Amino acid sequence: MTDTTDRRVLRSRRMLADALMDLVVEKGYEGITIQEIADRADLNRATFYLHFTSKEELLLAGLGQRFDELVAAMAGVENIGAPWDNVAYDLLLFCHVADHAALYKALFGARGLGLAMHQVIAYMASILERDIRDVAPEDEQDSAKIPIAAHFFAGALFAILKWWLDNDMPIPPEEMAMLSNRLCSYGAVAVFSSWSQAADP
Amino acid sequence: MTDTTDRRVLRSRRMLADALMDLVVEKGYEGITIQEIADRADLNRATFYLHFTSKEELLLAGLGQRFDELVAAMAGVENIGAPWDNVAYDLLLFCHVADHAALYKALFGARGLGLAMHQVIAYMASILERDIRDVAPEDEQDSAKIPIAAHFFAGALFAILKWWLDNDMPIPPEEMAMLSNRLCSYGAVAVFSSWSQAADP
DNA sequence: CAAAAAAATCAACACAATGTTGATAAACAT
DNA sequence: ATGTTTATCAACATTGTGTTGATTTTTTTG
Repeated sequence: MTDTTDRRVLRSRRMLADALMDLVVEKGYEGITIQEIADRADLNRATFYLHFTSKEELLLAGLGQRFDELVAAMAGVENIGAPWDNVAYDLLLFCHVADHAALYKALFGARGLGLAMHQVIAYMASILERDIRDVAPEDEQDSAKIPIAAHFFAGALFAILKWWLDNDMPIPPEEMAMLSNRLCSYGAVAVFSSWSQAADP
Repeated sequence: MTDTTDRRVLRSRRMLADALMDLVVEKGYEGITIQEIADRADLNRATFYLHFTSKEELLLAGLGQRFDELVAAMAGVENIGAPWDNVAYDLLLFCHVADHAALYKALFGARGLGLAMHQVIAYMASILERDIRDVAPEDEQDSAKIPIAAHFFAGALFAILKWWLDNDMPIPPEEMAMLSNRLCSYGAVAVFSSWSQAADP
């Protein structure tokens, strides 16, 4: 492939990713053509194919960057209590989404991309799964409850994020974080209470 | 539009819907062309455009039928306890998905359609929202907690259904229903316990 | 700095799928 | 039986895709 240290390569990729994000906000994901992306990035269409094989690939690259931002922010928060009972994480999540509201709204919309939804849920689930596993006892490491709970909460969070965006964020992120945390933590306690230091309701 | 009582119309639509469902199971949603649908249905491509404007429209029509089946089955179950605490409903849901495993697996897959995910979550949320509203007191009818919780549980259920399918249903539906019910009901109790006859954990 | 290497450009092409048209044949309702 | 509606068919314009080979520009390297 192309040399990922070459200035031209980095520039082209950055321009293409930025162009796609712009266009997604502007007119939704579906209708965007590769010609449009190239035009917006002031690059030739052939250059796009030099770096990516499809719109999807480019989008996932861009999404990955957003995720990294969020993870970096979360890394700065001290984890008190169980992984499923940390309002600070939820708050960061809602604030992050609010910061990129137009982008996520377009991507999560009815005509948005299934790939994006899948990616977000899978990503959140992988983080949750790791965190839950950390506090699970040795003899429960293979329990299917761990991935199931992780996906349960990831899907739940995704759905209320989507609801929040679809309804133009009528509720402040603090309140959303608190509510989602209650919904999550009590459900988790029901299944995992014996595993950790999580406070019983 | 076309006369929806005409035998030919009904036949064409049924053939097209069946053809699409077949193809989805066979090769996933994305790569299917309208020509293929028409060929499989033994109809002319122009006939497709006489009834539907897009693949999506046809798919949603087909999905709607699946949903109706499930709702019909649920109508036969007596609702004991709070709407979010009825294992019978969860069991019917998991059995329904298992019955159409190949179809849902294809539709919920990473390259499946965002529209399908959106539709499923929205549909489940609307049912949950109505049920929760039924037991909510008068002065809480406008609370945002109702739609939020509904979407929370709908998204959560969707995500574990997807996990279950992606992992080839390694756990019997009875167990999945029980686990998802615990996760849901305890979270709900945390938020709605004062509203209904739901048993406290 | 100059030469070699790599990336971006450009026009052109074949290809596949879309959506529509108008004329004709078939099936339907009464 | 007949008038109406639907399905068929071939054809067409349009749009987006993905690739090609020759050329120019930019970067790296010696």
